[in-house]
Amino acid sequence: MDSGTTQTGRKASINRLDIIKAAISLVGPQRSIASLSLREVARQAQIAPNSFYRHFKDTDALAIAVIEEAGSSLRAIVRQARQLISERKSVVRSSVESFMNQLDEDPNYLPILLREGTVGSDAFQLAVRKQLHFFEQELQHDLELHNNQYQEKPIKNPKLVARAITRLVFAMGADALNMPHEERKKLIDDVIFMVKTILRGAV
Amino acid sequence: MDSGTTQTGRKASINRLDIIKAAISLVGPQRSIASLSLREVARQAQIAPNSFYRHFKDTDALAIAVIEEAGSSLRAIVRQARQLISERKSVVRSSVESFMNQLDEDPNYLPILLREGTVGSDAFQLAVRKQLHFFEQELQHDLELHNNQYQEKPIKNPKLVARAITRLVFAMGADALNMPHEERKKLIDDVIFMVKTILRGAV
DNA sequence: TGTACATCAGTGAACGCGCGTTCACTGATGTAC
DNA sequence: TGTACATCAGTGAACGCGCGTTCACTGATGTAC
Repeated sequence: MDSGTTQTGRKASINRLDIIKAAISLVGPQRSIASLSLREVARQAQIAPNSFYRHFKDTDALAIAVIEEAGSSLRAIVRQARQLISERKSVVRSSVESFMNQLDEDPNYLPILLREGTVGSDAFQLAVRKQLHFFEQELQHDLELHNNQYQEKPIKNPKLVARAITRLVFAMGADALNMPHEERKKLIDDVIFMVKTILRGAV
Repeated sequence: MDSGTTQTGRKASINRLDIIKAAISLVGPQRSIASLSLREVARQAQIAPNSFYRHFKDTDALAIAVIEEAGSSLRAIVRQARQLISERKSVVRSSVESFMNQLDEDPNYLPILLREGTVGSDAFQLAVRKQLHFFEQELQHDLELHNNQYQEKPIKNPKLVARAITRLVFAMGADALNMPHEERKKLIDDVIFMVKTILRGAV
């Protein structure tokens, strides 16, 4: 737990991150973190159930760690999506397309953030809100950069616009995960239309 | 189950709706339907655990019934919200304000619809999607009526606009449920801004 | 280098608990005559 | 109206199961000398 303490004794054969990864691998479109049992996670991580306590105080502590891992991994995906902006496509299209495609790489992160904010303990929900807030801030920052570059058509209230777009894209993204790929193309177009509509209405 | 069959025997002291209501009363911002146990619902409904089977095939059947009840009740709330449009306020403000206030009357309906679509079985998720679709259709219909009245400024793609607004208002509404009332006023203003931004961008 | 020791990650067995589900039963109600 | 009967909503007891958590233990590793 406390990585600041020096320690001797048997070398750890497994660490916190291994257990977090095991938990994430069990979560899916139909399974929430809250529904995972300690024994189930231990089985997946190939440790005895009671070994869990060597790494986490209780199951809540694991859940919060999972949320934080999902949040930071997903933000890395979004950042990468923004950098893949091609010159032949609009910023919005490039971003939405690569976001949706990257979701498949690890399809459990998004459901975790979307869902766990509405299930589970207060500490839980707080952890999720914190992660969502990071997304909104990063997008807000981008919109403000845009305003500095194109001062003649500034986006009003970039904070709320960032929030609306984040919420909307996430909600639609969760739908995408349950869809066959041919339907998803249509969904991507729909999301692009929605985001552009918001941006158009905000200038 | 099948209300078409004639029946004699002991008069039912409790019916399907009683059990559905008991389940809804147990759900909250932190509890999903999926996490309810049969025994817990039976306790709340004041029946023996095995009496449950007189009314539902299994717990999945109950969950779907709960989703449908939540959906239709919530649509009634939204319809009422639309009719409360005062002449001194905008359509959007009137609708959003009364929607948010009505949520308190039965604060469990919205979390049910928002959450259960991402937890639980396929049949489960299908039931939720069906209910969300009803909302989108009703709003789409309103937008099309608007287009007929103000033909000079029609809303483009009312279907997608309805979907975006529905998703966004629901996501923000879920946040509102966990908030003290003074913060909620601010949130209502935020949602109004978001909806108006979408509408402005869609003409 | 060799030895005794402290540390601590990991474990097997056991606990009590709430769960979903099944069984055979009870008894209130409505019906047939 | 009175009586015998069929129906079926509701029940108490019991089942086997997976759960979270605790306990005393093992043994690999690093440290002191």
